Amino acid sequence: MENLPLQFESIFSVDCVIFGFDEGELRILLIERNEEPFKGWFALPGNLVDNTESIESAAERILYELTGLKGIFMEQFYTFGALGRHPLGRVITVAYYAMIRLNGQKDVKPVTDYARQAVWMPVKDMPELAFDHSRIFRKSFEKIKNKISYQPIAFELLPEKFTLTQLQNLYEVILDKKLDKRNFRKKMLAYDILKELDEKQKGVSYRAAKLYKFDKRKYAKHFNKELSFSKE
Amino acid sequence: MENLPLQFESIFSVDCVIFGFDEGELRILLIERNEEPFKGWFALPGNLVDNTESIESAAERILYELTGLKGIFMEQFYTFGALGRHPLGRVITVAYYAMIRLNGQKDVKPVTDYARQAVWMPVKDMPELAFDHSRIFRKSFEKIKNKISYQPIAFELLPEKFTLTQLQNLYEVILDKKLDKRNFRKKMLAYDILKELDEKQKGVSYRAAKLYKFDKRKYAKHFNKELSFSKE
DNA sequence: AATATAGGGTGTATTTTTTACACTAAGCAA
DNA sequence: TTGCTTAGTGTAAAAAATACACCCTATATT
Repeated sequence: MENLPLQFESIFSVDCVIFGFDEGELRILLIERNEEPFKGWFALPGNLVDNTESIESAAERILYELTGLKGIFMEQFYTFGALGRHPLGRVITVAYYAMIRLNGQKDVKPVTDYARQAVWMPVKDMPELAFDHSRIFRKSFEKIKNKISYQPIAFELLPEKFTLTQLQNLYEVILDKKLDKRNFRKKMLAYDILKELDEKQKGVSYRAAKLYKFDKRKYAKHFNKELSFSKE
Repeated sequence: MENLPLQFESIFSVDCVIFGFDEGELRILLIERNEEPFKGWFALPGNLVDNTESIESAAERILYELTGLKGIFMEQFYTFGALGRHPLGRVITVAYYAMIRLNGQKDVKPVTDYARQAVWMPVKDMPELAFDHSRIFRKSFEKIKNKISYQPIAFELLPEKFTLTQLQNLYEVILDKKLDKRNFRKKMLAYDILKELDEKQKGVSYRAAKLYKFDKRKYAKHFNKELSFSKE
């Protein structure tokens, strides 16, 4: 790439929107920045991409460095490159999202000191974020909201074994509306991507619900693709 | 952006997939490259983005330079950044698509000599393209195929006044399957986004069909958005 | 004038999908 | 035993999607 006029050299980065679901709340993974600009602000995990790595692997690396999470498959959803989006100049960012299983608590902590801490922030308590990250988050949220209504992708967020009521709660939180119990169950079961287990919920002080598992094989059959997630 | 280690400086570009529809054929706009690498090959109109312009305006500028087309609204659909995709090194490309009206003929010709010519290539005759552009094209095509099945966006491709049969042909070409005439008409009219005109087709040697117009106001009402297209 | 040709235009019955809606059952706790 | 809380279930109605075939009309041809 010798001889290229300077004005064609740009900086680019990835940002990751990682969704989790815990205690009935949808959360996303934020870091608290430890560097200027926006030192002390919350931001999406993101950083510059090295030009010797693919964008996907950069996304994985950066997510790991900032939060300790490894091996998460992320899906690209949009690229942001407005001129004013970064105070230091033109930075283009490729944004990814993922949904991950967050049994009880998945602890997250930065392995570099670029971030002071990483937190699972409830979506409903989201503060204003650094750079244009609030906007990136909103766009990712629209995306999953839209996607979930025609493709059952939300299992990634639940524990491996879950009840239909838990699943419905998750849908209700994402779509931000009440759903009819009977219709919801009918439809989910009709997708034929759940495996009913011989096991019940434990530790509840009322009638225990049946547990289900998401069945990847059936999913692939019906939706004609792998779940997690096709590489570029 | 001073002091930044060199490995974070990247080159990036935009590529445009422009769909047209003419003589019953779906076409896309290609250029014949006049520079190495891939000199003499067909490619999507695309070029490097200057770091003083937004991605959208770069896309507009580049499309104009290579094809003479101006003021086309394009929608971003994916960003490609695999390591091996450009022989000279890492280039990240943000890909856009648009559908445009191609009455009879819209002539296209490069205004720079970076391209030797621009052509409307029938999709069914597509040659292997430069770089990974064949792949980019395939991805764009999946995208519009998918989108058209839940949102009537194809009007952009037709002349201002069109018959329902023309519209149906277009759908059949994009979806690559036959549709039932009565059901198609019923459904299109039920969308309530067409305005029936007091006018008929001319110059045909059989019973002339009624002409329709796409009605942006009604579209916006039903789909709750503008047609052409939201800015980043 | 008569006829041929080619696409224009229309309705109905059937199936499938979506929606609306309310009670009994089971398990635990007091 | 009773009370509480969530689990689990079916049906009727409406809406949407599908399958399917014939007559109409404008022009061209003889």
